[in-house]
Amino acid sequence: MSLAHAVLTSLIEKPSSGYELARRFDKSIGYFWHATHQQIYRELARMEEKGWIVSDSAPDAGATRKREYKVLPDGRAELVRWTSEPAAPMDLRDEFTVKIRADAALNEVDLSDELRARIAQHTERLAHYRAIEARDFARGDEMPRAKRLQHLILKKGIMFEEGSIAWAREALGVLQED
Amino acid sequence: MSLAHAVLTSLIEKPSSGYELARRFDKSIGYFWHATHQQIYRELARMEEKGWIVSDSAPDAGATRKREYKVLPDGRAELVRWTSEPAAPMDLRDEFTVKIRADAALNEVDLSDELRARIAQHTERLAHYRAIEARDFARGDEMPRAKRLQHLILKKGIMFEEGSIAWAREALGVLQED
DNA sequence: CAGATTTATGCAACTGGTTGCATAGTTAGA
DNA sequence: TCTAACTATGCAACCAGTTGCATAAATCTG
Repeated sequence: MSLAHAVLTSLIEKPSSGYELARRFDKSIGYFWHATHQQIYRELARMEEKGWIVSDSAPDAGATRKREYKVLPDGRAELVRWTSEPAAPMDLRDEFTVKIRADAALNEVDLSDELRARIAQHTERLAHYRAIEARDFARGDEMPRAKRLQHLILKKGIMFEEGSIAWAREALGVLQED
Repeated sequence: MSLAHAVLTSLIEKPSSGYELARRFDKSIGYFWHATHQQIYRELARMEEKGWIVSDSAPDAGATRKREYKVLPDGRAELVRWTSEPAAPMDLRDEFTVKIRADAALNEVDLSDELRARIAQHTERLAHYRAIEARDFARGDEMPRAKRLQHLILKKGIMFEEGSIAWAREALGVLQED
């Protein structure tokens, strides 16, 4: 499992409340590791119990229950440990691929509309990534290490979307050969 | 959920026992939708209860408990229904990407060994896919629809591995800029 | 032919992920 | 000023996926 470690990473970058974390997961990290607010609150409670993080009423809490979590040395040590240990190979669980195979076995459905919808989806996400790239990583190579690594992550997303679009176009062609 | 539908697809292709299904999931379909034997037996029991499939002592059971499952009309109808309904966008849950981000935040681990290991892994899997392609999809375009769709699935795997290798090489370069 | 491996099925317990709902204060707009 | 939307946290129940174990026949191997 690694939701805990994704949350730790996010908290090291910036101490936050559960709600803020959930929103950040919907944006940046969430493209590569999705999580609902429920999962995040549960994980925060567990990590606090283990002594990896502490919480306190947030500085801007006012009369609300807002809490701010920050990483303790034990949490940082755990993140170093986890990062240094080999990761499981990424499994690509793809429902649509199962559908193509079902289509091959059934021969009575038409997936071309869905393929077109997916091309549109991937194109939109690709444009979004490219916009972030243009805004945050415009300059040549004069970037600190942390920023270069973040750029790498973005490039992974870009390559994935480009690959998905290329494949979907080819698939559309094959479906229309009839 | 779609494990049930992946199993249905596999059973339409060929009526089988749970064990045979589990082995097939370890090979072909399993690259895109992994499942343990436990999940498969449980899913078979559920689907039989719903009337999507029936089982009988397998023809080659002998004195063993081996059962053979086959798809009923209701099961086929359900698979058609599911295939025609839009699929959730593929979420790419990648532990390694989380680690790169952790590295950016921590700045005290070295991921280059793991990157090299992953390049080797992807290269091996790519070679495996290419071997299947050379064996089963060698001829030009004279293939029936079902076979063309299966080739498409294989190509998706090939593109994914190629993309992963290209990205990992670039990442290695970035890590070594220090 | 004894012992190891493979084929074959399944129970039980646990962990991770999802969904629906409840609560409560804050802010923006009709 | 009332109300709708947003910020913020959390419980409870459920479903999916994983792990460890148990069982039992068939087949291979020394």
